[in-house]
Amino acid sequence: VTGSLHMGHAFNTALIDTIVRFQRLQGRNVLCLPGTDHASIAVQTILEKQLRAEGLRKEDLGRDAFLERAWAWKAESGGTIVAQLRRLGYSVDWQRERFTLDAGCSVAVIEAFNRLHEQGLIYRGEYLVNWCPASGSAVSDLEVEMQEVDGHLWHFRYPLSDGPAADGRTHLEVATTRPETLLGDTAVAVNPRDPRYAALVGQTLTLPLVGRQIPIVADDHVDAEFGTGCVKVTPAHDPNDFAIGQRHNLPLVTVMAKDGSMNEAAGRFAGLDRFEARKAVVAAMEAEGFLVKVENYRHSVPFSDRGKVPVEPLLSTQWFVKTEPLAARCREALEQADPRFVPERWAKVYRDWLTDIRDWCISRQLWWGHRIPAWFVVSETGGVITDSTPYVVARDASDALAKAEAQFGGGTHAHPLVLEQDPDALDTWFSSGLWPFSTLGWPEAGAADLERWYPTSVLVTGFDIIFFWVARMTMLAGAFTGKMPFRDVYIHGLVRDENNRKMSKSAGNGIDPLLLIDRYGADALRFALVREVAGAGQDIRLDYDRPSDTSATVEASRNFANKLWNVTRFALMNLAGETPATLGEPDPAVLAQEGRPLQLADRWILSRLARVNRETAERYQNYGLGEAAKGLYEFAWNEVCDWYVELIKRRLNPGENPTPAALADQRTARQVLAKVLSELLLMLHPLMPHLSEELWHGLTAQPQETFLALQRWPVADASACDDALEASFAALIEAIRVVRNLRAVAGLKPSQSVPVRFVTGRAPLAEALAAATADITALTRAERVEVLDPAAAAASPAAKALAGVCGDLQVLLPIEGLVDLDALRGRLEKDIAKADKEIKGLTGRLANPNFADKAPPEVVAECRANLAEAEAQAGLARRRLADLV
RNA sequence: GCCCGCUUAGCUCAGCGGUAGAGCGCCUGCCUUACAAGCAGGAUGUCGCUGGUUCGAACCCGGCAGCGGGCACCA
Repeated sequence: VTGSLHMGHAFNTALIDTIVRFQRLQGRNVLCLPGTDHASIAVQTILEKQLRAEGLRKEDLGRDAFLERAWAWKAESGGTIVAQLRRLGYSVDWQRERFTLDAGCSVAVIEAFNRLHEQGLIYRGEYLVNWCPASGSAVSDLEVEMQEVDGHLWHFRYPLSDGPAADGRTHLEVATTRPETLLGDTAVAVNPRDPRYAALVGQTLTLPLVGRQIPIVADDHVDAEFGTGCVKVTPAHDPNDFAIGQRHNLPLVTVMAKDGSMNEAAGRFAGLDRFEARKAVVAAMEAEGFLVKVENYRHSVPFSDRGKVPVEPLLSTQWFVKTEPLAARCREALEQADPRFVPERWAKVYRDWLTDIRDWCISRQLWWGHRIPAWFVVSETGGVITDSTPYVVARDASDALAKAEAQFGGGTHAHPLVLEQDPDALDTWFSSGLWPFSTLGWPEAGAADLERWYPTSVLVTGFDIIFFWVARMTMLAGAFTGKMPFRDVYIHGLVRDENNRKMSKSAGNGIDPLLLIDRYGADALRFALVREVAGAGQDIRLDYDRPSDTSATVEASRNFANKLWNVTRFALMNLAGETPATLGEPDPAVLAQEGRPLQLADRWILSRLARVNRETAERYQNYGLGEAAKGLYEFAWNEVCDWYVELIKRRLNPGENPTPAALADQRTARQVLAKVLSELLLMLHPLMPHLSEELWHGLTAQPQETFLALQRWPVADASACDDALEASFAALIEAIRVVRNLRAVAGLKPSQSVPVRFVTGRAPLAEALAAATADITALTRAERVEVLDPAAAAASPAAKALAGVCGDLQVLLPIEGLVDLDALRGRLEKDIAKADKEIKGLTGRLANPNFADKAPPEVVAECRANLAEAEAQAGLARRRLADLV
């Protein structure tokens, strides 16, 4: 609930909903449970910013009033997001909408915390954590982002306490990017094998400005090659130094407060902000002669993801989840591909993160979130919470009291037992990590939803969230349910802007999905996003023209939607009020019996339909969503609209006083058209739910309360698939193309009709062409169509004709006088060049003895056939060219 | 430093052993009664470079270069 939906959500939603709708069409009862998380730190940051604008701090309001504001924000922001998801057509069960802070999730969080604590998998302790001074809270390692910054490397002299060494040295030189931490130094470390310092290990230095005596220690962490080989050690302010400190039992001196200012331990620098303190320390060091030099230095600094300020490693008492046992279980499951990652390469990323994983700091010094279910027995420590105040972890306050009484006695009238709940909240991801089962009724034993739906089938999410969410879910699910929470994890990429930059609120380069929905429609946006995703797991770039708020990609999908609208309109105009149901299935046997058999075009489109059906179902099923979208786009536009519809127009309009045979055939065409279109709409439904639903209703005249969304995926008719038929139809299409091309080359007006003559020695092709003369006539504006074999053609030569060649098929347009000879010559020369090039390549291959020996026979045969065809084509074209002169 | 991805037509991207495709853009001609948000026709590529494997490589393997990303991080 951090604001509003962005294009990344739209993308994610489109993918999920496509899968959900497809599975529903498969007849499955699909649960897709919607909801939002409370985004603890992000929301609190937003609210505090609002408060600052009003000149207030959250402490001025108090916890309760602040939380009221937070809930108000949640209502507003959550409402916006839900409204946006609805506009996209997200077909989820809105009655089940959940929120990570709702009652059920809260029960789950408390239970989960208690159980992990009981198992020793949650502990409390003082460690160096990532402290975000901006939000005043600890954050996890994942919420820290390294950024390269231009800084300085300051070289300082630390004098030896006991005067000059044997070799006369009076000091060691150390370098640091953070001079202010010098105040907390408790040692200087050198490499144990560094001969330069071996004699000095164990001796003492006097820390400048502070005067503390600090030892010189030998530690492997130090790289003798880097800098002077001496490292100042500040265990309370640096993770590596902390580790060194542990190894050498060094004291921890914290010199900084939680707000990023220097504390009392910083002496004269106390009260200064950390960045001012840096300057002041440098100035003081210089003034006192300890500064050797300053270098410009580019280095990485940890930044808080949310606060956008450098994170401070600070010693702090926090709650942690011991992750290794949880991660081990996940790694083990992954060996059996549980869960299965799609694409598979993300499994490695997931596994690597789960290997050598560090413990998870789950407490946040925030108000908005699940309050930690731990109660401090403050009566034991004078009424306040200190690091040594004992605590109990419990399900609620009375449970806590009972536990505390058992542990500390009931207290007395004079000294009653007083408990106070930990004021801190949990990391949002702790509750998100329980989502797959907390939303299904866990921890209630035998919860019906949990039994029925858990573990889930698939999680669909972006790769940027594998660690934050996916891994947290699998770790917690493993601990509480003994199962991985989903069978598949379908990982998708990010949506990038027109300049290939990640869209983000802070960069201000987001593209508003609602704007594109307003302009092009929700289905167009969905289709465009899914269609771009063919290379699964890859980022997608949404092309976008910012000045006009237009997107060519989405526009293309809108045009496709429009095409579907128009072809359906065409069908409605031509079905004479009949529907797929009243027309009935076009069964070939029955139709033949009735004397109105399927024609070539019908059999072709039904063959294609069956094939596309199978391909598409397989693609949807295997997360090939982009391929499914592209395949349907091509089938609908290039095959159904461009060819099939054009071919049946005459049959649908047999003219005045049609014969009974023509009327019977009209019905056949109507049956096939109705079937193809209604099934196409069904197959498109997961991608374009609104449009397909509307058009399907128009086409089928189904009542309002019947939904396409709830129909079954059409059964693919395997018997309709016919390779030979598809091949000969392809040849027919090619022949028509050649005629059209010749007409264009000759510059014929569309209204001019001319005779068309095909000459071929291949009987099957001749038959197909002869059977389709009516179609060819219509599609090429032919005056008449003849199909001749070479002998017959020789008997009645058509001199000076427009001629084209396609394989061994000659296409002649005998229209002497109308011909643009130069254009025609060009066309033939082009044909010859193309054929020659092919001949050259194929001849070369066949001439290689190894090819004939080692290549599969069918490949060799195909090669020979292609060569023969190319030679025939070249020969025919040359002859035609010669005829022209 | 470790790991991953990408490099194909002007742009955005498919293809992943049999000799290159789509959408958009571009050129030509069309208001042909579903659709000009359309129809028909057309042009466009040493598939990053370089070795190798193979009868054959955009595709497989090695190296290099460039771009992008993740993880870790040296004071």
